[in-house]
Amino acid sequence: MDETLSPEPDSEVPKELRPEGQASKRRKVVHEKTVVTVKIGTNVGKLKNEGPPSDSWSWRKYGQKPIKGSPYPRGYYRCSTSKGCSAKKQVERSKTDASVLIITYTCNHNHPGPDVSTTNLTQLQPSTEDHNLPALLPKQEEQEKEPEKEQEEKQGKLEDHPAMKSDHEDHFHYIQSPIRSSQNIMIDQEEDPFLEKTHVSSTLGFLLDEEPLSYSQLMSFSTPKSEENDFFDELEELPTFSSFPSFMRSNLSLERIPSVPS
DNA sequence: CGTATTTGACCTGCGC
DNA sequence: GCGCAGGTCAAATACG
Repeated sequence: MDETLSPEPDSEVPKELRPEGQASKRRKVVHEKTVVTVKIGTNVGKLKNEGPPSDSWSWRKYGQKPIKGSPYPRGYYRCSTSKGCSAKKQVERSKTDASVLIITYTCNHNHPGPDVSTTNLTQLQPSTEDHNLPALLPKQEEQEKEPEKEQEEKQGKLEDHPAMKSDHEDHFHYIQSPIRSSQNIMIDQEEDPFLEKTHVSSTLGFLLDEEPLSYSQLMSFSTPKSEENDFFDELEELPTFSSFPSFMRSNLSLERIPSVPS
């Protein structure tokens, strides 16, 4: 993919280390940039999961900025799972399609996922390379690893998910969030717009897997708390939250990824 | 009380 | 060289 990370150790040098630099980042070339396009239902957009739901790591918002060409602001998040982790991500909505979330991941996590059980093993395995190896973007890794499997499982889960309860969770240990299921996630590992296009066209129908997002998280939908929620709140007004399960179901049905049991 | 989020200001990089 | 846009920090505020 890109060897962007070769020359500038910039990411390694947080401004914290810089004496005066307040904002000194290469705006242009970031090392490992992974663009994840998440397609969400318009209603789902209201859910708090649309944006930063794609990882088991905790993200702390450190900024938000309106983007020139886009009516939607972009949120800046930093990994708060680990103190020294320089992983960052930007969450914004597609100007052209409000139902599409564009999540840009920058830098890798230099620590294993917070939740082993929820996180894919792939993530835990690479213990030594995470700090420097760029290709370790969780999402794409897992995706490439077992697309079919995921789809299969997902399918099954999707089918019952709406109705399923903790029972299933028990069985699956880690479940795919219904929301995720209702989204089309496209991962791009480069800043290359062309690549993105290509990838998008492929539209991997499966979700990011490391998202352990379980009911507790889903439940948070109704919780008017997360910034994301807020963030999207202004973006889109979702009238009915109370019917979360219901609408969610509908969403699944409507947006259910075209993950066909190949 | 501690942690996360919000918001404004500041700085850097890029384009013209 | 100037202006614009993007990205990050830091202080204040809100919430758990």
